[in-house]
Amino acid sequence: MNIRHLTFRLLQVYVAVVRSGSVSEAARQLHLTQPTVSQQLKRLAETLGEPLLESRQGRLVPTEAGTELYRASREVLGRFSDLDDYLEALRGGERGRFSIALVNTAQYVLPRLLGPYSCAFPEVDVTVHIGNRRQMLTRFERQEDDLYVFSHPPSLAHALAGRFLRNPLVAVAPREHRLAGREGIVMAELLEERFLLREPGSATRMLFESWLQEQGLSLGPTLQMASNEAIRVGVAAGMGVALLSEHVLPPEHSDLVILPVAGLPIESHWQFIVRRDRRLSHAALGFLRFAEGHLQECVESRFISNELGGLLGRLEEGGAAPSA
Amino acid sequence: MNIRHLTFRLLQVYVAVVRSGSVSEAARQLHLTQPTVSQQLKRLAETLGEPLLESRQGRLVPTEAGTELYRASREVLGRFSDLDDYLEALRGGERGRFSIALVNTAQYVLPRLLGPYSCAFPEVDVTVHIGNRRQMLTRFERQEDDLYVFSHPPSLAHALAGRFLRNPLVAVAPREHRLAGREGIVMAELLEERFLLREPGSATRMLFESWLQEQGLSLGPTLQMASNEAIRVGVAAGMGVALLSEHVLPPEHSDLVILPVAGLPIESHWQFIVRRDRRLSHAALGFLRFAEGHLQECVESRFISNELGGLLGRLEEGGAAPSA
DNA sequence: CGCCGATATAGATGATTACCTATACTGCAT
DNA sequence: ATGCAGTATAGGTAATCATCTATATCGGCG
Repeated sequence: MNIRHLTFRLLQVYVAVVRSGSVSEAARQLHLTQPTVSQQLKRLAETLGEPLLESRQGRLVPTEAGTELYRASREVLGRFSDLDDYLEALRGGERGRFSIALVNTAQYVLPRLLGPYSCAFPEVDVTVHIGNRRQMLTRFERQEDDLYVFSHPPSLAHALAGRFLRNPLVAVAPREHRLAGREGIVMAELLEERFLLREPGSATRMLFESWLQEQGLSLGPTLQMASNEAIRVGVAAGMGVALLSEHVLPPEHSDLVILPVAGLPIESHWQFIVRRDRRLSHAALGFLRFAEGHLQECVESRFISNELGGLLGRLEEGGAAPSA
Repeated sequence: MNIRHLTFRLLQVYVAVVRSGSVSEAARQLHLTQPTVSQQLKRLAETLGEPLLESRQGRLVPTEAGTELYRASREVLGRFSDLDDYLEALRGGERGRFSIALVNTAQYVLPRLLGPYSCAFPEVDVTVHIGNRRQMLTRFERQEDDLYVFSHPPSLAHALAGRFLRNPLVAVAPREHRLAGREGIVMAELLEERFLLREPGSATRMLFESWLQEQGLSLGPTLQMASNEAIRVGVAAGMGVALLSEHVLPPEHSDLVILPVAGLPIESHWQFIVRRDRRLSHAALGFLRFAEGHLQECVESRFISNELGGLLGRLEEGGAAPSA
């Protein structure tokens, strides 16, 4: 049997004939003419090298070989119909996988989106990578993930971006700090304090340092800790003051105060970044759509800055054509 | 996804590419050029409406959709490879089914062939129909079986025949019969006795009657019994005499004697009959081949008259071309 | 016997496939 | 930058497919 020229269509026709026990009837069902079906059957029988049907009291019944072919055909067609369903689900973003890379600070917010999303699309496998800005940039260069969350995007030459959340950096101090409760603080005053800083390579630190440079200011004594949590706890314990994303602070923070320093908060926005040269998985696209639609249910409204519509629009245009 | 133009060949190519992780390598394995394979992949991806492969550090790896297609392809190709094996077995006569119709008398011999055959080909389903000549002729007209065993074939217009066994009809009498031990008996003497006869429609009876007619003889008193066994036992019990196939007599028959009547035994031959208009199943053909080869091991040699070679020869010529 | 429905065969045609050769592109290693 | 191996694209061609219409054949049935 030479399998090469066997088409699924041929099997479909054959199955219809066996089911109806008649060439003419099958032809009607398939919207073909009777000779077409006859000829297909003939070709199929030649391919298999065996007679498939014989006429018994006016009805076509499969031979031994034909019966087995019928079984095989049904299994095979069924298998591909399942595959079709699977692809349909993939395309709809109901199933599949994607990975997303977050800068550290964003891990305080993204679960609010990812949680409801996973409940809505339980068949999608999500992998979340977290690290500081520098680490995430490396992943970005290597095209290791479908989505990235940065507050300042890398070169947009190879990427599209869409803002979705404000990320204000505020000055925090222990509740009993000497400046606590004061109005009109200026940063110069604060710089006399010991600052708890994230490591170089952190986005928070980068933002802070470039802001200071703009203002023509420079840091006094510092202490470096590679985690927002550690810094927050450190500040509460009186180790010093710090600039932190507001998202890092718990809703109730009785042991910390936000100092109203002039020029603060430093405003930045988190954005989803998508590489333009890598095809975006349907699942990731589905997540972006979900994020656009459900942001206000998941995050306090004062942080929201939903510009995902634009990103989605640009993705639909450019990224729809499938290519091997 | 439009399944219509999907060929198994395409899946074979795809599987080879996924396996080797390279278009060029797959092309080499398949004895195709690289562009051919590339183009097939492209077409496959278009058919499925999804990208299937992406290049990861120099190796082509399947996407989500591609992985699922790979699975489906392997299952489907495997299924058809199994089908191929099955057909191969069918063709070789190692598997399948056939039915054979025997005239009553032949049931005393055919199991000697069918038994060893079934042991040699346990995957073949054999159905045996037994009845008198008239009943078997009806089955023959209706083309109900693959093989028939007659001593005198019906019209050979639609059939081929091959003799394989002598079927001598001998006169039997009870051991203490007045003619037992006598030489040179003539049938006229015997006809005075009561004859136990098979029913009209039986081959044995038909043979006997036409023989009598040729000899210009006619029967005296008769008693009719629709079974060879019943007649044999009846004769032994002194109910009369009879003409029976020698095959009906047990190897040791102390209660019966065969009378050496002039002109007896009536010689006839059993033959396998095959309809010419019905395709012979591979299994039935296999059985005929088996019979030809193993006859002498299964039946006492004095009965053998193996002309099956000729029948097989004629079958090979005419019946080899498969047609739907 | 002749008709009827079902099936098979013949012959035609545009679309598609399965390949090829030649060439252009691309990413990585030197 | 330059090659090189791998991949994609372009363009061509013979084979084949899918499908049709028209016609022949067959198997029953009244």
